[in-house]
This record gives sequence, C-alpha cells and structure tokens, in this order.
Amino acid sequence: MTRGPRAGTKRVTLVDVAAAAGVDKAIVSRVVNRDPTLLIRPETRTRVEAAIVDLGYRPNLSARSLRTAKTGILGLVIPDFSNPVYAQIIAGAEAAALSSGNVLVTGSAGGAVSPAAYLDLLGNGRVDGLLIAGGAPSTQEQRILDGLDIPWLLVNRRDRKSRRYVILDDAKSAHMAVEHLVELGHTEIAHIAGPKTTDTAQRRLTGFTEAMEEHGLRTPASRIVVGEYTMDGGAEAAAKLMSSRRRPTAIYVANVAAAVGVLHQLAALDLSVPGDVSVVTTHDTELASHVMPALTTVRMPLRELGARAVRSLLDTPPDAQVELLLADDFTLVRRESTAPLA
Amino acid sequence: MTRGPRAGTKRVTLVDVAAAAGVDKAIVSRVVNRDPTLLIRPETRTRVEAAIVDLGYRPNLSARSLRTAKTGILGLVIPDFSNPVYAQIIAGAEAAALSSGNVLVTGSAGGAVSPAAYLDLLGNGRVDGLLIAGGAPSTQEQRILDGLDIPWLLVNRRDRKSRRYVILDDAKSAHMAVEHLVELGHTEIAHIAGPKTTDTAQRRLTGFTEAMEEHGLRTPASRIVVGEYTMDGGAEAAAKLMSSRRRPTAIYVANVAAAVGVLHQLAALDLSVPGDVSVVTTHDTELASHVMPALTTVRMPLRELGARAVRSLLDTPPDAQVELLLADDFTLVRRESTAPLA
DNA sequence: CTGTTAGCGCGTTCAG
DNA sequence: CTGAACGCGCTAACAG
Repeated sequence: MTRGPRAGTKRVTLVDVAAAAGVDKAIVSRVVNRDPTLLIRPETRTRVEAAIVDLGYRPNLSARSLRTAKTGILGLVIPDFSNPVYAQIIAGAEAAALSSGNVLVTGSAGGAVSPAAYLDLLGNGRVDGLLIAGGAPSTQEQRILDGLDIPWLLVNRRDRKSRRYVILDDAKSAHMAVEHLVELGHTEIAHIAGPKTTDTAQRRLTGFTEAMEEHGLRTPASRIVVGEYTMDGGAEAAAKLMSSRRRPTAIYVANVAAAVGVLHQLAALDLSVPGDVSVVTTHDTELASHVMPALTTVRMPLRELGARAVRSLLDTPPDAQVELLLADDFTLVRRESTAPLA
Repeated sequence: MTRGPRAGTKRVTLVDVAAAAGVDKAIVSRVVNRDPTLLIRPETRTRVEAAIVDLGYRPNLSARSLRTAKTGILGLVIPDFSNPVYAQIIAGAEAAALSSGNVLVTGSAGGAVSPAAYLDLLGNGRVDGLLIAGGAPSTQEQRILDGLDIPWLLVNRRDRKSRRYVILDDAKSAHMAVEHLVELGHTEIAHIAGPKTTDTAQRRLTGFTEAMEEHGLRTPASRIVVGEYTMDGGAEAAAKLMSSRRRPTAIYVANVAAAVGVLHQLAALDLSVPGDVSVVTTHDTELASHVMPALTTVRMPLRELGARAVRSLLDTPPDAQVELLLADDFTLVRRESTAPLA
C-alpha cells in the first residue's frame, strides 16, 4: 500500500524506513549513502529502496552534519550584488561546486552590515568552506578570517599576508588594451585608474605603465588620473584629462562604469569617440555592449575564476599556500569605441 | 591562564566550558542562549562567560540545528545573478533577514542546472524557509515545492495555484508611464511588451491597455509588439513598430534592456529621442541612467519587495495564503528620453 | 539557583 | 550478509 510522502504527520526517519523494509537502520543508511563495501542481496536492496520512496524519506541534513562534520555547503561572500562582475564569478563558482557535489550559496549582508560580518555569520559550522570575493581588506575581516576553523580563500583579491588567493592577471588586461591602441597607431595614451585601495586597479595600473615602457612610450604623470569606479568618477577624470594642454588620443579606463562616464563627458565636450579619442576598458559586461558607441573591452575569464576558486578551496589543505594567477583566455573584444589614429 | 582559542587541537564544546567554569553544561547552554528564565549568580555567570572567551568556544551549529530543528538560514533562489533587478531584491531580503536574526543566502545553480534543482538542494534541512524569485513556473519546480516541508514564498511572481506570493503592482508602473506620456501630450502611444510566459510582462501589458482606455485612447493591435527582454528583442520590436504606416510618438517599453535596444534602433533609423519619439520604461537600473539619452523610468520598490518577502515568510503560517501586492513608493524618474509632443 | 536525564537522527564500528 | 550499540554536541524538561 502506497501511503505517499504526505501520509504521516511526523517526519520520516531512517528507523521508519528500516521498520517498513524489515531491516536495520544501519542497512538503510548504507543504501542511502551508496556504501560500496555493503554486500546486500539485490532483493533486500530493492525492498529498502521501495520503502524509501514509499515513505518519502529524506535524510535529516542537520543530523548528518553533526555526525560527519560536513554540511555540503560552500559559502561565497561578496561586497555587492549589483556589480555585474560578481554575477559571472558566482556562476562559475556555483557550477564548479555543483559538479563536486556541493551547493554554493552567496551572501553580501545587503549593505546593512559589512561583508565581514557576514563572514562571521556563515563561518564555523554553517558551511564547509568560504570564498571571499573582492572588497577592501579590513582588520575586522582579518580577525574573523584568523578565527575561522574552515578553509577559506580570497577571490579576485590578492593578500600578501595570507597567501591564499585566486586572481586574474589584471596587468595583462592592461597590456592587451595598450597593445590594441598602439596597433591602431596611438602614442598619446592616457590611463584612468581605479582607487589606490583597490587591488585590481593597482595591478592594471602597473600593467599599463609596463606596457607603455615596452613600446618606448612615455607617460607623463598628468596622463594618469585616478577616478572612482563609477560613471561620475570616470566623467570627472576625463574632464581633467582633456583640460591638459596636450590631449591624449586614446584612453585606457580601468573600469566599465567609469568608461561609460568617460563617453558621456567626451560627448559633452563635443569630442567624437572614436573619431577624436579612442576608449578601451577592462571587463566585458552587458553595459559595455549597450552604450553608444559600444565599448571595446578586454574580456577576462570571470566564470573560470569562480570555478578555479571553488576547486582550489576543495583541493588544497586549509593551511597551504594558494597563489593562483589566471592569465589564459583573455580576449580583446573590438567594438566601436576604438579606431586607428587619423 | 589564558590559553587562547587556538590552544587545543580538538574543537571546544559545551562540556569543556562547563568543566572549566565548574558548572554543568546545561548552565553554559542557557548562558550562551541568553535564557531569560535562568536565575544565576552574577559571579557564576561571569565565570562561565570568562571560560567561553578563554577557551574560544563556538557553538556547533549542526548540533543545535539537530536539536531545535532550525538552522537560522533563509534561502533565496533566483534564475540569474546577472539581472540587476535581483540585486536589489536580494539587498532588501538580506537586510530584513539580518534584523530578524537570520542569515539569507542566495543561489541560482549558475546556469548549469535549472534553478528548480537548486530548490531541491536547499530544501529540507539546509534552510528554514525558501524564497523563490521570478523565473518561469515549471512542473518540475511545482513538484519540488509540493514536497517541501519548510515554508516557502514566491517573490515577484504570481501563482494562482499556491496563493503564496509577494509581487509589485506592475500594472501601476505601466499606468504611471502612460500617464507621464499623456501629460506630455502624446496620444499615439505604443507598447513593447515582454514574453507571454512572463508574469510581470503580462501585468504591465494589462496596466498599459487599462491606462490607455482610461484616457480614451485607442490602441490598435499593431501598436503592441512582443519582444524578448533583451537589447536585440527591443531593437527588433522597435523596427516593427516604426515600419507601420502611422508611427507612434511615444513608446512604453516593459523592460530596460529592451528599451536600450529601442534607443539603438531609433538611432539607426535616424530618429531622435526624445525629439521624434519619447521612450519610457519600467525598472530604474544602473543601465537606465548610463545610456544616452538617459532613460525616463518608473522606479519600483525592489528592496522593499525583498524585505516584505522575508517578513511574510517568517510571519505567516506555512499553509496560509499570502497575496501581497506592493503599490506604494513608485516614482517616475524623469530623464532625457521623454519630452512634450512637438 | 544548579545538576541530571533524555533524546534529536544519523553514520560507523564490531559482532555475529 | 545483517543487527546492536555508541556517540556527535546540543537543548529542554524536570528534579533537587
């Protein structure tokens, strides 16, 4: 007689299944967990499996976690869901977690408290491991990280102290941007960099100056302007750049949102893109292809970054060093914002 | 002697603390959980608390969950992290969860498997309640929902069957858009609607036709075009709209990405926005203010939607009906894409 | 004011 | 091939 999952009022446990199948609960447990060392008569196994679906048995995950000291959950803490860059990192991380038999959950504290506080909430017991993406290092965060007794890893942010991180080769993305501009004949190239506190911004800046030097190009200090990672920040920086006596003919902007601001500012100054100024940026987000003119960008493997982070977290001993720099599969996406020097 | 959290190799438990403080573990438990009915000598309490920090005791969440049948975690399943609309819903939900003493985690299955599968992974034991945002209803999902023994709620999607949802008054947003265009003197107003399978798109369409009727305006069938919620979808729909013999002077687009596509298409047709055609859309995402011309939009309280969803999930009995329609705090954000009829 | 007791549901020996 | 027994760490009731 099939009673269906909803028949009983109380929750079905191993014991119930065992009783229904006429075996001990230990057998049921080993059937459920596919214990390869279990030698069982096929008919018994069938009877157990029938009882499981019949009663609608679902393992109690808390009990299992208590017993095994594993939750099957991996956590990812990000500063902000509205940044499209994280969307791709999450996608890659979720996929990798899934294929390793885990589930990945993401949190950010909704701006209410700092992401660091979320670390605290997820840490110790709720998840088996923690990924921390981006954000600025803080002593509060460091303290929590130190107290964590589960493995963790920094994603898209370097940390000289802990030496546990997976990052992209941001310097290379700057290199590729400069390369592209040089190929188009530009020599008067400026850079709008991100805030000094942002690790990725610093690496892009380094890459920019290196690339310029490689091509024997000089970069006067006035050609490097720091701007916030926002539209207004980009606009402001562009205004400053264009007020100098020798205007650049091309700009590498460290951030897409800022690049959009640059576009607006140049339009306001009656400068044509790419006619008067070429603009290239890092990160190929949706925004880049939606603006007019559509932005030429360097696309980095963000999904792969998320996936590698999960795999490293899983494969590496908690105290071991992980310093991974992803430099493959970078693509220059040519769109309308760059053109040969007239 | 202060041994510090890292002294012992094994994990510190209640018993360890009890031994150190010279009391029973039950006392420690009640101190940790701030049991108000606990009558305890201040000095004893101090001794217990000292032992807790001294040994670096952290409760084992799995054991607590097993005992209390609560995890303190709320889950949110979304179809896709790259949609900025969800970023705001998440922010509101996280904040509300936090202030209720829970932590909210979000998952989407990274496109690898269906979000419905994620429901399965989070359901039953890992979280105390589940929010399901957007997405298209599927029989697979329905089956999982039916089997869930934790409370759940649909967010930003209606469900006539289950009657457990919190949504925004999308029809009102359409109303406001039409209202705005009518005030500007427009009468030849078209609508680019979303896919028929999308619940929000349907409600916006209804709102649009209602609003038009209220103003005694006729809407020939050719003035309503269905387009995907993408840039290309919008562009295609705009092309169709503009190829008709009597062109509209204003368009209400159901979706921001589509609206950006409309902008591109109109530019390609050498039509000026807002000179020749006014464009207004729903959802005030970052994209809306970044394009040129910046889009006039109807801003809906997405954060509030997320927050209300969490509160409803927490406050409502699992089998009770929840049909919440948020209609307050809608704002028309005037930008550059709409203008009075010449 | 504090200690004792009894499971929560599960996985893992170890006997048989 | 299968069952009995133990304990993971915690909370809730009740006894003192």
